[in-house]
Amino acid sequence: MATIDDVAKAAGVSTSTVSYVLSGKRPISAPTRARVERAIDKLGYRPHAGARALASSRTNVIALMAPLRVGVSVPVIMQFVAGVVTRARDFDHDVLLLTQDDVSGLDRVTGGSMVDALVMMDIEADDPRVPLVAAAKQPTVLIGLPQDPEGLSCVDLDFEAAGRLAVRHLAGAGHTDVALIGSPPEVLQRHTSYAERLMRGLRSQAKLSGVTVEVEACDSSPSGAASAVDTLLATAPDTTGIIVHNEGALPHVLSRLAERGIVVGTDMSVVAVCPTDVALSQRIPMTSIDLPAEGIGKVAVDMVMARLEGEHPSETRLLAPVLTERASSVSGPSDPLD
Amino acid sequence: MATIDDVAKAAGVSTSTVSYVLSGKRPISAPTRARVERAIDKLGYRPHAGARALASSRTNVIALMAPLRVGVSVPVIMQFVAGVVTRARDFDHDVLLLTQDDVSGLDRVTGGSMVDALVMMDIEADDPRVPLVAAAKQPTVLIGLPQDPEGLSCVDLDFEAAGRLAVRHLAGAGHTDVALIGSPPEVLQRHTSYAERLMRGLRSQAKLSGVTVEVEACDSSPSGAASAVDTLLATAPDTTGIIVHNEGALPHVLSRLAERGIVVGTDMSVVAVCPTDVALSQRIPMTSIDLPAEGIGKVAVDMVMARLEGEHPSETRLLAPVLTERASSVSGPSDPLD
DNA sequence: GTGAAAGCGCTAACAA
DNA sequence: TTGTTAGCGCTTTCAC
Repeated sequence: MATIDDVAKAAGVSTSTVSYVLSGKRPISAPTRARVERAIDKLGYRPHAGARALASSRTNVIALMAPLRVGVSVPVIMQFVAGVVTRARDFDHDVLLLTQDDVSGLDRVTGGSMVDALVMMDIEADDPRVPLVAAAKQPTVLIGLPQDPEGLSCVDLDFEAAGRLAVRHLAGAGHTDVALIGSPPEVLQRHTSYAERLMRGLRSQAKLSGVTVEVEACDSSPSGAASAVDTLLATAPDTTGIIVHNEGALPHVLSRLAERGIVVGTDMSVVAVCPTDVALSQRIPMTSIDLPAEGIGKVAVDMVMARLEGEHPSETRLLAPVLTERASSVSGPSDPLD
Repeated sequence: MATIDDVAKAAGVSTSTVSYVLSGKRPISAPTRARVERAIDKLGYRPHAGARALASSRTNVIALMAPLRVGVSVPVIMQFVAGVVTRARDFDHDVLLLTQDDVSGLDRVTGGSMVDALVMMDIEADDPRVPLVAAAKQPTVLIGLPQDPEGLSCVDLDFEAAGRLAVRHLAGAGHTDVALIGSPPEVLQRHTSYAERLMRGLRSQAKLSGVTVEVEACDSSPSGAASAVDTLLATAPDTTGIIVHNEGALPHVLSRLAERGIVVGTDMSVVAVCPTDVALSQRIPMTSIDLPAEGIGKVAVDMVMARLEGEHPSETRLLAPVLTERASSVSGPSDPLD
């Protein structure tokens, strides 16, 4: 491998000039720049990442701590990941992938200066990783919202507002008995931030709108979804509006309703909280509140990069939910979206 | 951040002693080791990854080039990824995630010495990435099988044998007209290695077993699956055995068959090629040839690490397919698995 | 607009 | 069993 000195020699300039041509941190005359660039091409020179990191304290790598966990929808995770990786490249950064079960990895990558910044997904209310990264020297953005962010930046869909919006939509359509078919029990037991926030919004709006709301946890399997539906209709037989916040279970919930002869969009209004592509690939187009997973991933990178550059203070960004009506819900007289 | 010199000073030893305590590359007396370790703990010392990489030409990072592509099943990809990440940690390595659309990334990470080795997924017959990594100094393992591996190691399920096995199973059960519902058109157009190999095995065994085999590409959407089923039954109405090699489409294929009043396991035998958990989460337990995605990911890491350590020559490992009979296929008189 | 040179924090000869 | 020290390849002051 050619080194920067080889390039300097070949171009007849000093090492620092080559370095500055590469970084653009000081003006270089056109002819010099041309000679250096020619030499770089000719030698196929690539700066050594480790050397660069050592000298500059910058790695051009960000860590992404992503869950590979039971109960979360893998395709949705991947949308977040895709957003993060893509946007990171826009900032000339690569992505080091950490998995949830590897909490010691946080120490390793931060303490060892392997990365310039971190993005963490699947945040729990009382997440043990938060104090760890809060103490690190690298800026971190959480996708999700812990009880106490300890000064870290956060970004997520405003699930509380989404819960309210969903109930408002159903109540506006005349439903008085609504229900949530929510995350798997494991997710709830972990006090995963989004699940709890959605429920909070749901309940507060239900009170305001004067509707009842029944909550069912729901495994993502066909049988789990079936039994959630069955239990729900046994416990609260008057339910006419369902909010489904479980991408994996959604198709099975719809199947079970169909099996029971319940026509979605007529007998039962269903609102899904999920990425739009998921909402559209069901047996009938779903009224849904979009979970813009890829977009959130991108915003997370934007935020972390902003903190890396200037002295941006940390902030929390909750994206406003957008509900799109489709075939799965009936629009009532006083629908607030009209 | 404390440096190795700080530790040495605190422990009253030389830098190299600390280094050797860390690496274990030379014997250290118990008391010395204890003093060094105490100092490390007290100072919260973490070796600087960049400095280490510069001095040792080892990064303890491997690159994983994973597809985020249309037509491939995201959950299955993630199983590969999980296998790679998990096993990499066993070798004290982290994983840098590259996406397919980022071919220049190969140059960047290899030329810049950002990684010790690479694992590449979703290999096409004539994959442009292969010559690139073949020229790199880092060892690479391909998950999949290009036309010409150019000296690189490969690992995958033996899809050709899987094709043969599936046909043998169906022919043995007395079926004379079988069909493949395969990958999406995009995957075929890319000449993705696994799709082509499965078809090759299918066709050769069909000839041997004296059965006909119809092939349908199949989009993973509900409507794509429905039309694949419809087209198939229009073109080859005598079909009584179907092999499905498309995780995303599988549930929709089964739904369509059900809609048409065709009872899987009785009127129609269906063999799936997919991970076992996918086979088991269908409406009926599927006879399947397991795609051990996570296992393949692990083997890929084992292979790449072997090449990194000793002077292991490169090799190709094709894992023998295993067919497990479940409810979706009838077992015939001369079934070779009896 | 350009160059010289002092580190960045480690590893691994080489020496003792 | 331990210490000394020369780099690894870059960035960035300082000097011109």
